[in-house]
Amino acid sequence: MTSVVPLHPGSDVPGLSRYAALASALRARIVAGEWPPGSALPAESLLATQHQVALGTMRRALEQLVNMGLVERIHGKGTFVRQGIAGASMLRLFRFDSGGGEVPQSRILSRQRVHASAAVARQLGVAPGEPVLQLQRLRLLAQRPCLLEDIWLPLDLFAALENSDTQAWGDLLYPQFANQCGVHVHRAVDHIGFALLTGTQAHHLQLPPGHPCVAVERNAHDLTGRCVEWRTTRADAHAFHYTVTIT
Amino acid sequence: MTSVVPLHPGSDVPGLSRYAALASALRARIVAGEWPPGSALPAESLLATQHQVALGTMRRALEQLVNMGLVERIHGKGTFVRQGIAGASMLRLFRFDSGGGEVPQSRILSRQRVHASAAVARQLGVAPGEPVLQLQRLRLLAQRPCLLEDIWLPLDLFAALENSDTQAWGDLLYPQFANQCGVHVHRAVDHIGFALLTGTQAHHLQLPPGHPCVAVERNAHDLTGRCVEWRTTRADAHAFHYTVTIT
DNA sequence: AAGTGGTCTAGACCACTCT
DNA sequence: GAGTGGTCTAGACCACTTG
Repeated sequence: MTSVVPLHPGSDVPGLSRYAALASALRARIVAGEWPPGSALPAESLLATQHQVALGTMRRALEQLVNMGLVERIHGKGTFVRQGIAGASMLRLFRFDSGGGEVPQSRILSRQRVHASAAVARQLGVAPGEPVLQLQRLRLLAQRPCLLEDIWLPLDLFAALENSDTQAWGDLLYPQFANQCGVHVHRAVDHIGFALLTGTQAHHLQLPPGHPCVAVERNAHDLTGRCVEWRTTRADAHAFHYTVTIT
Repeated sequence: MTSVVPLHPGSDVPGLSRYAALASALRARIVAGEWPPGSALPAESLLATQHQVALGTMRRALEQLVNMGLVERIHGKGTFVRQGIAGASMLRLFRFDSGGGEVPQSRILSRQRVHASAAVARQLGVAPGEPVLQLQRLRLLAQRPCLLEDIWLPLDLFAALENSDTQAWGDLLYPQFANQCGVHVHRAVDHIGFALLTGTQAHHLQLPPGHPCVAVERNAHDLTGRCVEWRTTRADAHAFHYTVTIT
């Protein structure tokens, strides 16, 4: 009988290579907030000596963090925890007539504090009945409505938004989240489907009721993986276009 | 004045790192057919000594080929040129009632040799008027039509398909391309959009004329980058669903 | 000039696959 | 056992950024 032997010599995490274990450990420290978004990690050489591994091994771990989208490395400057995603990401799904890469204007139609329905609670990962902030938002290109959004935000994170002046919010929401609430959207999952517009939805988009639309349901997450936003975006189905490459 | 100096010592390709140059050279040999799809490259140690670089440098080059999707490496076995993509890739865009990961049945509705229209010629990258094979194909799940496809193939590659028995083709087209014509589809670009069904399209799909549909235009390419197929697939828009993760 | 990440080396040893 | 790819090391040197 032999005792259990690690996968690799010196590895203290059975079943994981050394660089993978290092990446996991660094990830935990990033998620815990030891290095906040935008800040720099220690130099790779320092991290290597601190963890008593060769430089190449530490580089490999950092490379894995890059692939996870957690950090980005800049030659000559350092290794930085990635900021939240910018926004305007919804427009990549559509081609509007005068949408030459410009950020659409944002108009908040309504904002109210509500109790989370079962569906909203499930999407946000909070208890049903918890207070959430509900927004309805219209986005316009060249003064023409193009996107209609219903947004739910957990109030414990976004209390600062409840009474601030929506006129001053600017056209992108995620920078707003970061500046006013310290919430960085790090990852978003979009479920794209097809539907027909209700009367009120159609009215906001200046389209006929029953008009075909694309409905994008988005769950946005922060670094820790917590869902910080649930959103449904609707737009004219004829404006939809998306390109995927298979390999 | 100093003369132009390579980016890295020993690099014979200015502006490219050594491993990138190696990857490029290997890529050229793969595309040229020196190692056909499915075959193994020489061992990394052999390649390294042949090219007079350190093992780590050659590994880096091979890693880049993996990221390009050109080869796959199997621990203990070797490095293999990737086979063409399998097929059934269209179903990832839809959720049909009884579509539990099964391959839909394929029914060729028509096959004819035609002269490439301007549009078809442009998509396939051939001269207008060149002979092409046009297929119309219906795909069914649990005996119910779900996808209608119009397919154009350049005849110089696919002459073998012109007279073979379509009943014997099987439910996936790409394996057929590989087996009968030696054409390996290595990469496909799908443009997803929205449309309304014409009367005849609707009839094939057993839907009402004017019914909303998703139209997927696909350009499929082989290893050399040549477009070997142009296809438009149509299906009930209500069955469409797609998930994208942004990071 | 000092500090950062990027490239490359030469070699040891481990893990997986097939015979 | 022989051959393959995967991990790790210790070090040299290059390229980029900033002061």
